[in-house]
Amino acid sequence: MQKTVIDQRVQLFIETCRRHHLKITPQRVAIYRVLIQSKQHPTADRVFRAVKKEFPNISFDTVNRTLLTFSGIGVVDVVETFGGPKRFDPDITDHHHLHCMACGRIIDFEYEGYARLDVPKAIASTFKVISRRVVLKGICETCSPEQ
Amino acid sequence: MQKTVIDQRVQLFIETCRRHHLKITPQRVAIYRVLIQSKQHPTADRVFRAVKKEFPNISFDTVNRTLLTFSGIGVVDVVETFGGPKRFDPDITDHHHLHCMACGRIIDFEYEGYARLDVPKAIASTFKVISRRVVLKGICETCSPEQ
DNA sequence: TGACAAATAGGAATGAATCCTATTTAAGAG
DNA sequence: CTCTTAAATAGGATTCATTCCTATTTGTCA
Repeated sequence: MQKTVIDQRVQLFIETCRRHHLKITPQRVAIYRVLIQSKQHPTADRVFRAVKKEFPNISFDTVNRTLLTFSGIGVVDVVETFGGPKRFDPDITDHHHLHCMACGRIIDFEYEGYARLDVPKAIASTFKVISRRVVLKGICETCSPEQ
Repeated sequence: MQKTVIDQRVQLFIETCRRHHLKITPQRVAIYRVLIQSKQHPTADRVFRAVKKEFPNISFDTVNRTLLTFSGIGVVDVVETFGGPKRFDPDITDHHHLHCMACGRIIDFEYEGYARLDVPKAIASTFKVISRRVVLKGICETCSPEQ
């Protein structure tokens, strides 16, 4: 990711924090920077270990609590998993997920065909939909037997 | 659920176990019976507590291991969650899920409009798709503010 | 009916997430 | 710029979910 692009996103992030009356701490900024540069839907522990390089005595609790705070104000997403630790996604635009059942990798994709997954009327009237996503389970290329 | 329907499903389940060379133990049958009669995508602990009524000294490990064994042979599904304990689904036919972010309830639904979610070509060629599902996040009727 | 591999019970160990509390710090008021 | 205060942090303790370990039991097949 371009350095300027990162700085732009950080700037927007800071504004979002202000709007929600959250203090802009160096830890929060560092955690956010790590997040937007990670491609693998990291766990709290992965983010923790990455941020630790810059803040050697940051605590796991701070990282975890911060990630949950971020998801509360909508700057990151907790993604669907099939057990195991929570995983976070800094891409909050509409997209879909492939889950490799062998290696656990989650692969983002976008697809015109799913562009407007209409919600059945019977549901729309009783359930307030916040987000919609297609989740595909399968085996990724690197885990395929013939590989 | 009709008693005869349950017995039919148990019978099919037993056949599936045999096909996979799994022993038919009373514990496994009891766990399966609890599962197919539960509507709430139970956790291992919920299944454990229900089965305990019939088998007072079954161990949690047996229930949990058995549920994972069942998912391995495809008689139950581990469903997508957003953190927290694994949840199991005895309905292995194609369907979709609503997740209430307030109470954690997972609601099944079927919808003609999603009947054949085609997989983008670019993905179908590199990723072996096992299952596809639409996952809606939102707030259910009982948790809605005006309720 | 007997032999054996598979499965179980129960407790110990690990891993993830949350809680607790003393200390530090960002940010608004003056 | 300084003071005040509520919010945030570090670090350890605790809780909850899951898996591991091992002696014992039990389906299954010959």
